[in-house]
Amino acid sequence: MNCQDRFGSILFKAEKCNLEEIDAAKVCSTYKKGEVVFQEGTYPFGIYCVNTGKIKLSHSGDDGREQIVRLAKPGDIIGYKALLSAERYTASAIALDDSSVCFIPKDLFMSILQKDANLSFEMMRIIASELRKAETKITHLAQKPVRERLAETLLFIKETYGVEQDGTTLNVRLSREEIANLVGTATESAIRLLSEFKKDGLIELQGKKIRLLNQEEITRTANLQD
Amino acid sequence: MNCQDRFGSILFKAEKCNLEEIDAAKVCSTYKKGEVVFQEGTYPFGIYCVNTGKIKLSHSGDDGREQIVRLAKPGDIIGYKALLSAERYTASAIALDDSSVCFIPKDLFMSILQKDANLSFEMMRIIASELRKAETKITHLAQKPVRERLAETLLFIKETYGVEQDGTTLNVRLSREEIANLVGTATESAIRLLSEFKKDGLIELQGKKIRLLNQEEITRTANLQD
DNA sequence: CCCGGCTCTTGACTCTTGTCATTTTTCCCC
DNA sequence: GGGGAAAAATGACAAGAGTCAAGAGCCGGG
Repeated sequence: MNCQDRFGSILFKAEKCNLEEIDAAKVCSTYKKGEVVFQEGTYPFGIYCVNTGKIKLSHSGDDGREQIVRLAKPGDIIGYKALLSAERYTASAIALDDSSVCFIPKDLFMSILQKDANLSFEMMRIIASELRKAETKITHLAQKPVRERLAETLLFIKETYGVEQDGTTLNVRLSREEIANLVGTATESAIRLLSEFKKDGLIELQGKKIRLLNQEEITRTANLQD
Repeated sequence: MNCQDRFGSILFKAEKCNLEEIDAAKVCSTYKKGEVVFQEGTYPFGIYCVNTGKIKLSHSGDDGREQIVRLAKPGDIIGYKALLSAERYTASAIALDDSSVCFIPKDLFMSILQKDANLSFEMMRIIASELRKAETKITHLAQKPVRERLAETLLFIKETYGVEQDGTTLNVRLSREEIANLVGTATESAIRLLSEFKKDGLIELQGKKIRLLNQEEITRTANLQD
């Protein structure tokens, strides 16, 4: 699966001529696990599209603690908010795995967006759906206890990155700190609750591997109803 | 200032012909304080644009507590997320004051959006900026204590609805519960902290009137740095 | 004008969650 | 393979924040 294949599930919505333009101008690079694709506080020069691998997007809070606001997977576009608002990045993008990411220069992307109603329309839908999710997250952060949010986060990770062949092991390695930063809690709290989940037979832990043993019960613990 | 004047600061970006079409199809209605413009869980038939007045958008959480995710003012568009994703509303819109709101039918709006790159582009920018704010809110909810969030919320309300002629009284009447739902905390906590702020000379309280006496200090309390 | 039902306020208490400190484990890199 | 640093786990403690309960104040409707 090469760069072109994967590039921009969304961007395929672009008109024919634009697609070729994009193809010509894009640059694909690879990032090793832990490498920074773009850094909070800097100005954007274009947008990125995840080709292969996994990217986390995180805000760093005042005290240096980070909050992961999004997990990106192949086909996802990242870095569009800063570009669209012509401001600095408010989040950093960091590879969770070795990843391949394509870059499209700002000018090209913006000019196409302004011409191509189809593409703008699709982008709009995507962003609207992100906003929807963000608002739900706000509500849950404000109202749900950490335990429920952790369970929800485990399900979210599964939704996003899927599982390995065994059908239960989450297909991504996250540190406890990263999990905590997804949930929005202290690392120790995340660790403690993971241990509880394990004790209760909901999950199995082997290092950074997490197996969801009893998804029913995890769902119940997450207490979702919207 | 009539409906037409105010209608859709954004929609003015629409092409000329579309503007007339919109003008012809739109319907303006008034809502008394407390009345519902649209209800979480129902399907959208179009979008709304706030003409005059103030509208709150709130998710209701599992336990019935509500989380206010947005405050809309004249010129703002509401109800677009559900429309764009063709799903039910995830939030309810309720008038905080007597308000006038215009409605544009779904089909018209969607067809214009798909044809008019300019409009899609503008919508996209707006939604992207909302998303930006939402993500910052997520980080703050996860990392900041209630005291700081309350201070931040007071400043946010001022930003959104401004102040009265005296230059210090917030130009909106919110119940303590609504303030709490904006901050993401219990009503009692919000009340207690407001009392503290008052004791510390940051604000003055007279019923639902809130005067920001010492904005410097409120900003410091909010502890903003992004 | 007064009653009844709100919202607001305050106090007391509980408990979830965060912080700090320490130990144990893991995992690189030499 | 071993040493060392980072990550994970666990315990003890503190404190922020939520809940419950009771009283005060305010407001609209009869």
